Amino acid sequence: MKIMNTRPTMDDVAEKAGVSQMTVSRVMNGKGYISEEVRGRVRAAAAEIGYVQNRLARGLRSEKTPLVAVVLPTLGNSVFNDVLSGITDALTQAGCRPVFGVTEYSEEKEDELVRDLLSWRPSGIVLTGLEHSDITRAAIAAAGVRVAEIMDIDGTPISMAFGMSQSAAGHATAKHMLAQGLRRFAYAGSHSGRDLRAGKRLEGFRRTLREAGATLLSENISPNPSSMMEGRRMTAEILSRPDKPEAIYYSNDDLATGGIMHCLSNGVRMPEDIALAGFNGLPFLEALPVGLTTVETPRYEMGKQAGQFLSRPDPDLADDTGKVIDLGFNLIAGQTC
Amino acid sequence: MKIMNTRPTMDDVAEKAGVSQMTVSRVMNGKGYISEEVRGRVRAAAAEIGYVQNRLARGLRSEKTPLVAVVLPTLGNSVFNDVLSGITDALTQAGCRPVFGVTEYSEEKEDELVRDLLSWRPSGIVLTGLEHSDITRAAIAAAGVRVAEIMDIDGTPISMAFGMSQSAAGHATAKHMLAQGLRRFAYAGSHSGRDLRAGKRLEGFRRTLREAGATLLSENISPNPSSMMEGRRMTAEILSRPDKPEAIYYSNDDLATGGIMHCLSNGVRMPEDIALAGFNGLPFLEALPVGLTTVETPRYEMGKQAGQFLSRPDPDLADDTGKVIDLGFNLIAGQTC
DNA sequence: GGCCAGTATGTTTACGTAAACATATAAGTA
DNA sequence: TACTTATATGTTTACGTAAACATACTGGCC
Repeated sequence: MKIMNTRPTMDDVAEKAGVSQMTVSRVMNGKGYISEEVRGRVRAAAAEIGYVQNRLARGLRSEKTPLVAVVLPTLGNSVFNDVLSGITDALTQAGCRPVFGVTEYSEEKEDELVRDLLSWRPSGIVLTGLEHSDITRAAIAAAGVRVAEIMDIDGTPISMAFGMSQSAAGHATAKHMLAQGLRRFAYAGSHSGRDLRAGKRLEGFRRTLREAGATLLSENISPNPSSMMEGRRMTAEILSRPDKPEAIYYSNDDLATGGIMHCLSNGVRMPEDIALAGFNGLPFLEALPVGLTTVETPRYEMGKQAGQFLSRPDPDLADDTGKVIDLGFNLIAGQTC
Repeated sequence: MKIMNTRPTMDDVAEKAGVSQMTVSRVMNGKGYISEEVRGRVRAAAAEIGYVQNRLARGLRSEKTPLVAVVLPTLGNSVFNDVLSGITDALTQAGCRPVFGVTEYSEEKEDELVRDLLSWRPSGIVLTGLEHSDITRAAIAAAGVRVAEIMDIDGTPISMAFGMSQSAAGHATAKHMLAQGLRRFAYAGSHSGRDLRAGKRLEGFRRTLREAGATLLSENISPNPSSMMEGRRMTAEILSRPDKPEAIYYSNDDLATGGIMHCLSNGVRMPEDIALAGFNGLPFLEALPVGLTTVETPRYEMGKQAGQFLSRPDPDLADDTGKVIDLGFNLIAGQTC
């Protein structure tokens, strides 16, 4: 019995099967001509000694890997879980695997992360949003990887973007609220406003209010991460002010749900005393006693299509450059405005 | 100007800096003696030509990688998002990166996935639960990677387990419900019962009922994935039967929340007409008008500790074998029983 | 019979890195 | 002075694989 101090290689399989290493490689990858008899012998030998291919060596030699780098701002938000789920499903179908990291909405961390992920020589990379530093852009250009930018389409993509117009979502929400006769607004966001997409929604919202002559009394940005409790706290604070708004636009459903909690607990009527609107259309909203007015987003689909794009074999890169796929959104009129 | 058809290597940096490739390697990895002057020259040269290390080559040569394989049943459940978040945080701190895949609660997919992930020669692997096929066990043993098993501690871990006792959670829930004077129960689960941990909870629940002489009228297992709508549908069905139970134990909070929705919509009082209990203690429960009785689980912490264990440098493997870290749980008595 | 195309296999080499070993200078020490 | 020690660098090699190229055998066709 041969003692294996290291993991078996193709050479070990080759010796066992009485063929050359290259023949083992051909059997494993299904390339080139192999007789049925040899194929069987090699398969049996590989199974017997428990051969597992070494993807590092494979990637090094063939200069390509079935890896796709995924850069997300956070995992602490179910939005990006849906996105990651879509990406993973698409990649898995194509035999690729995601390697990911989170930036926590920081540009420096994005630069660092992109650089690190590119050291794995992935065949593609998924970025969140369209705003990236020159450092990141240069690194990606030098690496020559395919890029999919998700969530946002308000801007010029490096290669291809799968998302929706964030400013249009802000606009649509404002229009809907204005149509209810609301005139005096407040905005509530979180994370020190580092979420650029939330910023774009706010901008669309703000512009639409201005055009209608309505007032945005205050823009409240918490330094804390988004959560229901934070939304509740912010709502209590906003409603305690002398110039109380008629409506609050939140940067997402979590904060808005916190608003609903505050109102329910304090006998504040929605929308009579205060109108509320959120963003994302998360599934748990269905279970709330009050239907939140919000904008439903195609989260899974963005991830899925981005994943499919990156795992599409040998596509014509030139054709895709600067293209945008608008996956749209859906304003859901609830009971809060 | 030199034309780069391929990505720059250490040799390119070395040429530019007027040193040998090995010196570049030493500067990059901070190993061995390097004069300040040369270090500066190499750094500058690397920055100028945009050198990015090739982790495939590094891993191949050094026979180790900063990768950790992560095997989860699904991403479509915020439980595993929390877990993944904990794992990612711990690994990132230690300079490691997760490569993951999902099994969809299938043993065959787990076997396939583990095999595939091991081909990246990770330094560790995270598995969900303690039940794994002989194929997976053999593959892991042959690979010699460290293993962390998460979520469950009812059994014998391969190396180390970070979780909680699922059957104890089922027992605790049953005990609490029995203490409310409830005697006639139904169980509602999903996913064809493929979730082994839900099975263990049910078993603990069932046993405790039996010991108390109470009745488990029916065990309802939906073939569909868990969701609020599925829970609502199942609840409606269970309550429409002639032998209506006094209480329903759900396999998780999503299903239980669906039960709450059904009750609220149909004027069914909780707990008078029907008592409900869930599992997980997800954050959105706080926003519901009725406080669900549930068991809060240390999801993030399980992932975090598993990640820390796997990224701990050069630990004494022998010491950890078969060890279990019980992170406990917390029964939250709500208004539903 | 000679030649081509298709089939089946082997040999050599290179991918980019780090381990192992070798070399060289300067500074301290017996 | 000779001899160690610390510091600073270079050379050779191997990690496991697949591309490129070479070889050999088969059967069909003119």
